[in-house]
Amino acid sequence: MKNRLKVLRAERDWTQADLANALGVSRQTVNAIEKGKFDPSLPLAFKCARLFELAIEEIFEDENE
Amino acid sequence: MKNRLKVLRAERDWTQADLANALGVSRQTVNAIEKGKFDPSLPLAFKCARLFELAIEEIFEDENE
DNA sequence: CTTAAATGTAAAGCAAACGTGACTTTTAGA
DNA sequence: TCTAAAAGTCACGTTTGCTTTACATTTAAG
Repeated sequence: MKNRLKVLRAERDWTQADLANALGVSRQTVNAIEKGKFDPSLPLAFKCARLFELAIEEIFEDENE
Repeated sequence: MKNRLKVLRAERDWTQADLANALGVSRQTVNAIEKGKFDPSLPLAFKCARLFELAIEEIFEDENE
């Protein structure tokens, strides 16, 4: 599962801690998701979508076809 | 997390087992998600979206604002 | 170069997402 | 009504999302 969180963060000049705080998760969780260590839960994906005002599919990309 | 899986299934005359098989999960998992016992993972939500050719937001609805 | 902020990483633990197996209840057709 | 398929549920086990704490590394500004 790839994602554009790092870019979306950069566009807003946000740190991982800033994003984590806005999402209500830990900084390590944001870091792990950005690094592809694991996928976010669906509720967390929805939070990202609302925060960035984008569709989930515009932020996360499933590796499968 | 509400979802329209039961309706989407009914439109296609699919059983829970049919859907489970198409998604690559167990029948109990489909049942539990339909009954709101827990949320699907993001990868599973993507599989649903691809299967029904809909956006994730058109299938699942976050309870939060 | 120094220093602090930002990022990366790791271990231990908990909760939630799934699996399997078995069983009960509901639905629907003959 | 009888029966079989579908749906619902429970117990138990495994995996993964996420937390906390702690520390190492990178980045950037002075």
